[in-house]
Amino acid sequence: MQDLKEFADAPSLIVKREFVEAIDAAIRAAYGDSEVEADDLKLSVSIPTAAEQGDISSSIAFKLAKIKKNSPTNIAKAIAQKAKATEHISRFEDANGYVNAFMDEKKYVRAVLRDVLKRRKGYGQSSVGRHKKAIVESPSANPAHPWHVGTLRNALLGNVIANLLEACSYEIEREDYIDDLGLQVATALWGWLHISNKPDKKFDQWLGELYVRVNKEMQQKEQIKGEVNDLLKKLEEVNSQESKAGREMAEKCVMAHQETAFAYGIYRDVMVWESDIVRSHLLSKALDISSSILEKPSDGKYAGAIVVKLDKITPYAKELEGSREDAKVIVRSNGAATYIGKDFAFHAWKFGLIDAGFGYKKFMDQPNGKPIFSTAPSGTSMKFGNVKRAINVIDASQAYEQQIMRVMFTLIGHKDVTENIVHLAYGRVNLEEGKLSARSGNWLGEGRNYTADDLLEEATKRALEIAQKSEKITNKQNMEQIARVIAVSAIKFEYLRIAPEKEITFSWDNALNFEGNSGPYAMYTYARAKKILGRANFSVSQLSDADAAHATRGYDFALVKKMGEMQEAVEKACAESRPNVITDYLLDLASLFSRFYETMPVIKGKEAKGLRLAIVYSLTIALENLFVLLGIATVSEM
RNA sequence: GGGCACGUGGUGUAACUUGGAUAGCACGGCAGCUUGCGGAGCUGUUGGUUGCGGGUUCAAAUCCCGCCGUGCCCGCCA
Repeated sequence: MQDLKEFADAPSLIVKREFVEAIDAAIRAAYGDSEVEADDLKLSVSIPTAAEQGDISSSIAFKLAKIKKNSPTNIAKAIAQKAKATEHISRFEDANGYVNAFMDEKKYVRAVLRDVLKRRKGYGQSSVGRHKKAIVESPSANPAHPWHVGTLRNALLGNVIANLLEACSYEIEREDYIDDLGLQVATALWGWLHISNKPDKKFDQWLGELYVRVNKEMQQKEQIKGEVNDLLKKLEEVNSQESKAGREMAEKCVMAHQETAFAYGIYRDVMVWESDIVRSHLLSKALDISSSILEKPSDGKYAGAIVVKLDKITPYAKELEGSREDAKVIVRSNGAATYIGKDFAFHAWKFGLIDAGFGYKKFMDQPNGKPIFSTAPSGTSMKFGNVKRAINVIDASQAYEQQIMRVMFTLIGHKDVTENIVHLAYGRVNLEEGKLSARSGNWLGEGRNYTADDLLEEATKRALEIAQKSEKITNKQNMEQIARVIAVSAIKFEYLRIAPEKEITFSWDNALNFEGNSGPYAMYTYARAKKILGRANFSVSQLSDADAAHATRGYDFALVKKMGEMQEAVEKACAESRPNVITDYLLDLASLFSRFYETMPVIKGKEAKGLRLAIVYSLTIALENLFVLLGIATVSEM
């Protein structure tokens, strides 16, 4: 863990502060009093894209124009004239009503490179979440079939969000909710009990095909439908034979899921099983703390059930007004909790409002060296939960339920909990031939290969083809391994570069994209950078602060300037739960390096060689840290 | 009946939360660059009335109102 102070001075933030202070002082010097809000001033700052507009800019003159009854052009001129140079800013100009500042590129380059070299693996990290614990729930796949391309989106988003929170100094729990009591498990279990329990391939794939088969047979035979419904009830009786068989089957499936997760570089800390939630009587504790908002109608359509009236909810969630129903069932008349009921109870546990008394056992080891723990019928007590923030990665169709669940906490006096449950609602992944339907199985078996495993296999095959043509790979034994890493980066980028709320139509052409805005492109720039360092026999001890004197306003400065913005990008991506902020930033960095590479020789850089080596070296550190955030391994040859 | 999300060149998208200068990037098309540190690259070019109509503003892809289109949700399913 890094010390708080080390994060307090990201280079781009220092310059922004200097800039704002200089502008503020200039306004005072020109007009006596500033009369402009500090927030307005901060919001007026932007980073221009055109070189002639400077390195940092403010539009504050437009706001002042009204107050001072003068034109923005005149005001900007006055501010630019009065503004005094700072540590990193050498001069101010005005243009079209904007105040533009130009940095002292030598000083700024030195400041950024120093910062990178000092912080290393910590470069780009932030302290905003320090002393706070957060739990990220993802992907909560049904243990009845393999991950499909939609599950994969969830898992990738959840993984990056957790990494981002960690980079912002949050203490993180990566949690996976396993619904082993649902209709999907009951359906698969029917096949497991009546058709076969002898898998002949990867368990989740095998079970998924069985599940699809049972679903098809159910369409024809009412009898099976009835038996599956009976199984569903038996599952709720958590000590029944059926429940034990279901748990055994589901555990095998979840283990197979983890193989997929590991292949994608995704790890977790804890799994919570729905059957253990039922077993722990978490629900009755949740009902106790929420009794003030619950009702148990003795007649009408909700007779015998425990409900929350929607008119209690709507003052806090206007968008739910005008719904067809007037109440939401929390506990059914048969005593079983609904999805919302269980989720409310579970979140009360997450935030430490009630104690579940869960027992945990080690579920399995992970390639990253850390075990996964799991709730279990008999296990030992551990310290999970009790968090300040919960991020739920769940697709957008569940926004209604998530909203009601969140508002319930406000109604029982825990507004802070409501505000800290974040529903990361992502758009669905469609297939080109239409909707992906878990039930009909239009995505697995019989040549329809849309599982997460299929995707990785296909991408690896493609990467291997390209890698085999590469003359740059010296270690031919590693070919397979390199192809796998490239494939993962390609898939991750393709998913993560799209804003979460957008729907995606899965296409092989996009998923196997190895050029342009892609993971392999980013990795390629990294490999080139590493090769330069190798050829130059680079070592950190060669570097000197004095090298910065050779900085120009070319791509060396542009690249370093972008590098200086990394912490801001990480904080933004984390605060907004938008991994695409990171992929965008990474591509900007990679693209600027490519241009630097084309225009500025490093090894033959003469007197600038030291500086350029320092830039290349710092870039590799920045890229490595970004790859870690995305859960991508690096290769030095490809 | 009510609500949520999305709509940006031929295609995939960024910027929208916090309004600001020529709407950024990639794919595709066209034309180039390698006896120079890696061509999975780079340069140039082509192509956009930001779904439509109003409003607010010095300034709108961005904020507000009304439409249109697409998807999703409002279950004692999960």
